[in-house]
Amino acid sequence: MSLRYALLALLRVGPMSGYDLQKQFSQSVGHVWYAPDSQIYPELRRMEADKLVEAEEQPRGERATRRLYHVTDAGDRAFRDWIAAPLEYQRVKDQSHLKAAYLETGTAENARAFFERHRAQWQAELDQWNRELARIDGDEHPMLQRRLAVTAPADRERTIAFKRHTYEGLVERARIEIAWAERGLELPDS
Amino acid sequence: MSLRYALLALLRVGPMSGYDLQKQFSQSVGHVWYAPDSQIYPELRRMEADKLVEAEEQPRGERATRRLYHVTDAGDRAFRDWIAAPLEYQRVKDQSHLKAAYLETGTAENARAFFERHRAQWQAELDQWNRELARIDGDEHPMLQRRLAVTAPADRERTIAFKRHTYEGLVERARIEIAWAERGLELPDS
DNA sequence: CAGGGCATGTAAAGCGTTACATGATTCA
DNA sequence: TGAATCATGTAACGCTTTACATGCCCTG
Repeated sequence: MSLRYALLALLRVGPMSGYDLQKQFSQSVGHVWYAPDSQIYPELRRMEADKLVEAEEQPRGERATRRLYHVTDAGDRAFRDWIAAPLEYQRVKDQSHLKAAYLETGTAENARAFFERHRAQWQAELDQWNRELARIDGDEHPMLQRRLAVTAPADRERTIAFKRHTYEGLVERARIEIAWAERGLELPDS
Repeated sequence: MSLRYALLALLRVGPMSGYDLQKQFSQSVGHVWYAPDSQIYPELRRMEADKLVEAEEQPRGERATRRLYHVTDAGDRAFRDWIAAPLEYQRVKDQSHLKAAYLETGTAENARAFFERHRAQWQAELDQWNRELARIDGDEHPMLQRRLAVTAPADRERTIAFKRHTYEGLVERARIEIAWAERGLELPDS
């Protein structure tokens, strides 16, 4: 159900097509939520049926059309309701920690490979999130700039503060995963 | 697909019924993986069809039966293969960070409630994991004890080390989530 | 006129959650 | 005999992934 709100969050900044939205998922929100195109297009249709968005059909050349989606008032309300609603936490399901708990079943080499991979994986995430933070600080973040443009001046600082805080949290998450992997590599017999 | 391996991990220690397995998910592995009974029973049947486990039917009183599951050689191999296989990491999808990024949409009170809840949630996880760690150290961990009983003496230290390391990672994860929530509460205007 | 990017989807299968449903045994 | 616990499932639904599928437009 979060995909719907991730899409609304993006569309509240300005109208976009399914294709545009999909590309956004490789940047900005894409670092906290992601979906393939095959999920985005049907979800947009469902949101249209639920009157959360409206499509403006634009002809492309002779035959093709492009559907540009706008958030409706109902969509805006739905987003605000989601923001106000308490988040339902579900129990932790963590594949890497599940496997880590049973690593003694395999060889030392196996365990080493596991932790190396874990470190590399989170290092890549860390790099991305740090890059996002640098772009926020350097005023080079395209979606944030568009968002600030439609934000009352008094709220701009607040908007930036929440955005920074989000990425700082992700950066720290990545850091502890890396540290955990490194301690794993130092474990006797791994 | 991880449920299957979580179940195999438990069954490798000794035969259990679906009901027993379900209860284990409120302890031990339950802290890294979880499933409701309605998912466990069908999964056990599928694993039986795939010859990873075998059921021993035990009569209970006059009419009822209890299906006690044993891991087969194929099941043991499947588990070892899973341990040896590199983990497929998927892109981060984090509901709480998704919402956190758009908290400026709501009121300051709303943001405060969000972070309070986040802190409480992770504090509860932290308490559980710390309790698990204490039980490991105090030799009071039932599943671990059963596992050590079927483990070669030379491998026992290693088994404990991986188990401890897993929970230490979870504990640190919880700590940074709490710290992040607390910094969120100190954000201007939240 | 070819290649890269723009643009939109369908289909099938798997995984997971929630709700529903039932009944037996054991102990107080 | 009533409550707690043991014990096992089905059904419906929704979300997500993966694979498949198509075709136009623009630039060099």
